[in-house]
Amino acid sequence: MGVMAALSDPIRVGLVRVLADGQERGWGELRAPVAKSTLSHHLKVLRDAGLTRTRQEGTRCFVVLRREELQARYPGLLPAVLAAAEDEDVGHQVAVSPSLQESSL
Amino acid sequence: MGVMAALSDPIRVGLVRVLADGQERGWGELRAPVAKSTLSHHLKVLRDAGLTRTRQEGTRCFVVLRREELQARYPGLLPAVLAAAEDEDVGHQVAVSPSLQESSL
DNA sequence: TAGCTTGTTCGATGTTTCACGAACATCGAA
DNA sequence: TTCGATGTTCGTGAAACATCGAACAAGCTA
Repeated sequence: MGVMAALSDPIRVGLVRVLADGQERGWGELRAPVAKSTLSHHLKVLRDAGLTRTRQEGTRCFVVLRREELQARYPGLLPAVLAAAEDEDVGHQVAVSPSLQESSL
Repeated sequence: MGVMAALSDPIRVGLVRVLADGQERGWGELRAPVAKSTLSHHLKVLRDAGLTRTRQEGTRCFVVLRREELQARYPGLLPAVLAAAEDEDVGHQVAVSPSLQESSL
């Protein structure tokens, strides 16, 4: 699946939106109105499209948006997509909320 | 269908690529490896997504990319999409070739 | 009017994608 | 080693999408 196709799903745009600040996030922080298997699927699509990178640490995973690589390869794409998402009110169903483990680090 | 979804199909990206110079093109100039009903469908999707404008003149139609509106609403999106298309080698199946009527204008 | 051209609409079909729950794999902790 | 937490994979069903050919509508032209 190409970059554009990856960015054409509301949940995935929401994930990108949440990751847009460049902060690494834990799986557990991601709040999306889908089953965990579905979330796993979407994160795999984003990964395969080269939009994110995943780091494993023990049993837990962390995602980060590959901002620099994206800016290098598709200059301006990310801001444009985020602006379009705002404009079309897409992606607001996804949020971050600190998991218990995270907050005690 | 949103802007991103509209841009996630290879044929449609090809059409945008071909229209990218801002030149108005006739239906008949558009060469894509699909049936005319399918081409009509894709052009409708682009139109509905606000990417193109269609003008009718007698029985014939002309399309043009809405470059300024796009730049205003989603700054940088179009160049980024075109760059991504180049990079992923998407959209090259669509071309323009002058129709007989066009060439005699 | 009859016929040709151009593009749209319709109905059917096959593919892809999204979504879920269940089963599985892996790692750390008890 | 047993348990609990965390993601992934699998099987399945539903919805969306791409595609085609045929039928249709509208407008020139003979």
